[in-house]
Amino acid sequence: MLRVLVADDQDLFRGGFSMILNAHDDITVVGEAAHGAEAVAKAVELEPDLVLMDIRMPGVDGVEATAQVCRRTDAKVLVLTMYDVDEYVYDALRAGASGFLLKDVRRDDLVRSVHLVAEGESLLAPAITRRLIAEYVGRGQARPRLRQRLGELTDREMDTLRLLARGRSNAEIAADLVVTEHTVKTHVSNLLTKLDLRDRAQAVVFAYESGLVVPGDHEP
Amino acid sequence: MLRVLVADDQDLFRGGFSMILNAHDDITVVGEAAHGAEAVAKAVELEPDLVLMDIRMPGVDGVEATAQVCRRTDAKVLVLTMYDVDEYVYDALRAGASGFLLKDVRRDDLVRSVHLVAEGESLLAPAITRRLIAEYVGRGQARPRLRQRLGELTDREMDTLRLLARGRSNAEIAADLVVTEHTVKTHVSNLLTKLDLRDRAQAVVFAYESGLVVPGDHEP
DNA sequence: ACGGCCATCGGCCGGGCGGCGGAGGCGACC
DNA sequence: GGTCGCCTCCGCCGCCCGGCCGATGGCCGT
Repeated sequence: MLRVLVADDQDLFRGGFSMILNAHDDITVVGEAAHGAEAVAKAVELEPDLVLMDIRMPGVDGVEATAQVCRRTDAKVLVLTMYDVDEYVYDALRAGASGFLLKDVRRDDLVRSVHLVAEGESLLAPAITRRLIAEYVGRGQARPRLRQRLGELTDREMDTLRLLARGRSNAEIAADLVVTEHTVKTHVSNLLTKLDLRDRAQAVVFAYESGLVVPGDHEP
Repeated sequence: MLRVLVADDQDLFRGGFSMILNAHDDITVVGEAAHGAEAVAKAVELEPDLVLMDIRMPGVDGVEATAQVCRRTDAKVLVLTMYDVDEYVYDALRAGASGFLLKDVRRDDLVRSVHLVAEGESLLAPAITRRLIAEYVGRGQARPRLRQRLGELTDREMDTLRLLARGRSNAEIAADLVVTEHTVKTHVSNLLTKLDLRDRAQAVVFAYESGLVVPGDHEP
């Protein structure tokens, strides 16, 4: 028997979801919550298999509540939202949500989704999947064109760009490369010209967009 | 009427999918292909709205065929596979596939998926979604600490940082925000202090590392 | 041997950038 | 009503940055 907790600040939705789910023999709605804090508290208390979580709630919002639930219980979290896509989606996924559905989901889809998520699968509304895929493959599209331009740079200019892309000053780069600051300035100037950039800030942007440096490989 | 091309090297599947799809009034299977090369040729010739593509085929495989179809036609590609998850999935997505389903998909799911993909949505089998999310979330580990510091910024400082992170100069930012360049300099100065950064180049680095901006959402 | 590319250095200079002090208006909160 | 934070704007100043002209030596290919 699947034990489910429903968290939504709107009574209408809360009741609707509960009824839909309770109509199935293998699902039991063990509790309801009207805001994030209550959702976390009841999740800890009732230990449901799954929490159906609205993303927009007063006080502690769905994202924070999702993070709390994932950290403090074994429950899966299936997030619901009215609006098709906003940044909360990605925050919720990072917080540990296993699924993301729009509230216009069909009843049988909702039920099937609950089963799937409870079994450990993940699932996203199609519109959200599209975004996620776009972002995922996006990393391999604009790159080649930019990466190609990187080929025009000499070895030393590449070294300079790599350090520049980590926020180092000319003096620091000079120290790292064991050359004069003037030499660094020459390299910087040349690479800016070759890549058709205006200043070092744009060079940093280029470094990230081209994939030369990747968010995360930035050690202190 | 949705025009569909079915590409699968196994006659049994090809016929089965065609029958299932043809059973619906608004779907027509306009052709079948037994291998990648034939799939591409028929896609170009028949101009279907959607190609149902098996990933494993002799000769030109589904990934290469997907890339060709996406480049040479306007057809969407919905990829099918027997095995739950392998690296082909990601290659297919990069090649331009709009969806990815396992062959154990239920009939009504298949039909609904065909409709969704034809309408421009994307969709993945739950098991694949889980992997994709896991990979996506994996990139966001060191982030929370940095993202937290973003909270210290005021709205205006955030606006400034976003523009700054795209390589804009103070004057350009001022024009975008409709304020004086001096005001922009104030915001820049304040956000540098709050985030403990030295110059705008480091601010760009911070913007990428914190996830405020993501490589790829950078339109020309 | 010659020209070309690269890396390294020098000097000069204009301008964008960033820090500092100050100030007025505005809404929120106590 | 007072205080505080935010946004907005002003002036000044030091400095890093980036462009420009030039020079040296080393390594390549023809």
